[in-house]
Amino acid sequence: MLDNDSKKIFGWSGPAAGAAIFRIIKNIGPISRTDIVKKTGLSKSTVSVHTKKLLEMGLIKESKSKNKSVGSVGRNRKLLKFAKNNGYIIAIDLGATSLNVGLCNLDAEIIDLKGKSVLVNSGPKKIMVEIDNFIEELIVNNNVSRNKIFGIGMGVPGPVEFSKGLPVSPPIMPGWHHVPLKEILQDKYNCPSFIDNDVNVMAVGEKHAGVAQNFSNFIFIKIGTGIGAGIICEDKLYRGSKGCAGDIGHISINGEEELCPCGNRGCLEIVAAGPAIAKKAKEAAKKRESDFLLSVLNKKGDITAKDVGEAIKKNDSSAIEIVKNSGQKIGQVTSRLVNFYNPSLIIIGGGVANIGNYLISAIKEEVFRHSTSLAVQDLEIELSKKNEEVGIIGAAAMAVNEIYSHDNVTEMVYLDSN
Amino acid sequence: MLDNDSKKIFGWSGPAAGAAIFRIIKNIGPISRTDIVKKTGLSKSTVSVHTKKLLEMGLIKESKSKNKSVGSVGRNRKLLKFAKNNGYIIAIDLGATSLNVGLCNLDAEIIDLKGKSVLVNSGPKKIMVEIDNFIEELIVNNNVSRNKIFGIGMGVPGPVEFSKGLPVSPPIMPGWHHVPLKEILQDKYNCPSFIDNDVNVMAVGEKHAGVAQNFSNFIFIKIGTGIGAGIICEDKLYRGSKGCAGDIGHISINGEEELCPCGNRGCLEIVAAGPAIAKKAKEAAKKRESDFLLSVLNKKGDITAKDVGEAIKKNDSSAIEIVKNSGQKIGQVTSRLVNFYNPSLIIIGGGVANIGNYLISAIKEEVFRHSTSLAVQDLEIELSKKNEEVGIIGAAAMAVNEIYSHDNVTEMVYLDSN
DNA sequence: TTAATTTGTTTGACATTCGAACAAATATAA
DNA sequence: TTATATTTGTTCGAATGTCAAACAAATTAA
Repeated sequence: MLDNDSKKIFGWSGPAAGAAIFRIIKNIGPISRTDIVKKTGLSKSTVSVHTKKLLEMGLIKESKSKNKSVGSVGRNRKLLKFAKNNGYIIAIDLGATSLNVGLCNLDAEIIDLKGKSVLVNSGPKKIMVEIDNFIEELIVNNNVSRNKIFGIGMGVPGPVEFSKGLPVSPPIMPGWHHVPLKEILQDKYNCPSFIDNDVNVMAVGEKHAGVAQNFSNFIFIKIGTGIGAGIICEDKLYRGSKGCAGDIGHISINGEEELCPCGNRGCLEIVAAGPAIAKKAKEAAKKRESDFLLSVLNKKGDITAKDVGEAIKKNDSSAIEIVKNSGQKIGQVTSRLVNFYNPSLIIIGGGVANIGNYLISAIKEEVFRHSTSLAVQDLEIELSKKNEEVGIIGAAAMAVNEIYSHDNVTEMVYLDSN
Repeated sequence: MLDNDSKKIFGWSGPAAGAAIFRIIKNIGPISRTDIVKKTGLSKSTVSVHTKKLLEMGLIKESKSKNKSVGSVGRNRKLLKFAKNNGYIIAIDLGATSLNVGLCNLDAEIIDLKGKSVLVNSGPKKIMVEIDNFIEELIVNNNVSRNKIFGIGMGVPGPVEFSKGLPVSPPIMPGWHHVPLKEILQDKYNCPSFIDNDVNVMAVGEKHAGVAQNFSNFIFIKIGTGIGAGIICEDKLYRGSKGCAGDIGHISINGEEELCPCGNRGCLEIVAAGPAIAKKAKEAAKKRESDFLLSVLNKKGDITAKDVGEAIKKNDSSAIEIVKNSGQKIGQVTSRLVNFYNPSLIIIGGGVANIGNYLISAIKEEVFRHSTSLAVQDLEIELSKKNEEVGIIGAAAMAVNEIYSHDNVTEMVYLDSN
């Protein structure tokens, strides 16, 4: 057997034609056998043999819709595609204040979704019960046979030791430190499970089915209660040496002095995230700088970032100023990241992302003004288009990626071959 | 033949046992056949056949020093190692003010080295002649037969379009824009050549033979005339989408207003690199804050960063303050990078790195104070130990890495097999 | 209807890999 | 010293994987 070290260092794991063919079909299918021959350089015979085996194993399907041949004449191609409905993935997106659980197919498409407001700091015991209930509902309502659940993916709002599936001292998740989530889920549902930081998961979701599908190096920035980033490097999630890469919420902002719970002053998160926007709006209301915000404050006794979004829709100048200001600060940090990382795409997501276009405009302006000219050449900055679902999609995609990773696929194909 | 796309996406390139075995021997040799069997999971017979072939081809050698067997009894192992002296690599390290050309073996070890002061902005025509002269000298002096030159690696002080080997609009390299260095060298010396940014090259050098050999994710920071970073991500150089990743010299510093030629204010490079240190030292001298610096100024009419280093050796408090201040600023930027990238190592190199320990202490202090606690857990910050040679080593290592990359090795092994 | 074209399968030859037997080198015990 | 156990490495025949070429199928144009 291959030891893990050699796999990692040398990326080698036995005769791999079958795995390569499967991977092509899964990732860029539907595709004809002829095109696989062209893509791989394998012979027609080899492709024929392996696709036959993959079909028998139920890993791929022959698509009904036939495809015209390359010229005007000739036999039509039969397209092969990944059998994405041959199993299920459970996707869990746990936020600071919300829980979503989805039933997905093997292409991370959402089949059914349950969600509710929860407080993550009410602790793992309570939350895990909620998760179990949702999963049971999804299984029953959709007639899922349990042995067809191939894996579970989960995002949590804090750093995670990915390989072990353990949350690590998450400040907003008291009581969750080193709770063995991976084991708990694996044992309960008898399938592999994968836990990661929610922002990382969202980045994976954008890569799999969002605006980043054709980008190899990009940064997903989540703006919500806090601010964090997910980093995709050469098409793969980059976690960093301790799993906390992308933790940009505590980068300091020029000239800001506000004390952050982390102990430093002027952290991006404390001066620009949702709560900061809400706080400033409240101050503006109190100073009577905005009639709309004042009326909200009087009516509800408090102002949220969402209210500021409503104010912007009404063209409230105070709200616009507050959001612009947040955008500038986030843009300041983003421009530094752009200089350092030279991504081809920045995605803005999270609960505050859609507060109004002033936010992303301010970010763009700041980045394009302050980053190196070469670094911003061809750089795109976009809002997430599946902001609500991308956590679920990403959690499922992460599980799928792991399950069908190089080594596992090779094993699958060749375990069967005897 | 495999098309390039599929190679990149699927990492697949035909029967690879021979290549895998070669790679193991090259990267972690000397190693016995038995250990290769354990590492790869291949059968003894397969390893035997391929090592035999690799020996015949001269790609590997049998080491003379014998290795005891695992238990107390049994036949001794014969160790196999990469035949690193079977060919040569020419390594070129072009700096803003210096040129070094080295003759290296296939393990990027320096056999002979030539260097002189040149000004890169005197243009490619002049410099390329200097390079050619050095190469000729090295070839003649060391009795190198020209067909044994397997490749050329070169670092230049500015961004490079790596795949084409073209410098890109480098501000400090007027006249070098899009000069086809790769082609020129390839055609002249009839071997593959690889051009990259000097900082990237140095990072590769640290990974190959410097302090970073056991680190998978680290940042090399070069402090000299400018400030730049080389990023290693999962053991590989990360170049970014436009090849300008690591361009941290123009990240802005809190509270600094000095105008940078780039158009922005308070850029790290303009307030903390070698020239900034020299400038501040001159001001201090003029203000008569330091006798030593004043005497230097009077003697030479100018002060360089090197002089400041000398002042520090004499415990000059002005010089110490100036260098500490630079360290703080570099540390400020570094701490942001640490939060974002979560590396396990930061290496400080370049001409100014050894100006005195106050520099790295200040950097360390800043990083450990301002970065997230999880991000600095296990983080090491070290000076480069081969500061002078690491550009040459890295240029050679880059060439070697490319020449013996997965695809090329596979080809080599299997071209021979018919 | 036939020929040309394109797609996909089958087949026999060849190359690669494996397990098992064998050979070589070394330490320990008789 | 000799015999035996142990470890390392090679050789050989069988099994497996891959390929090129022949074949079969599906489609268009003449």
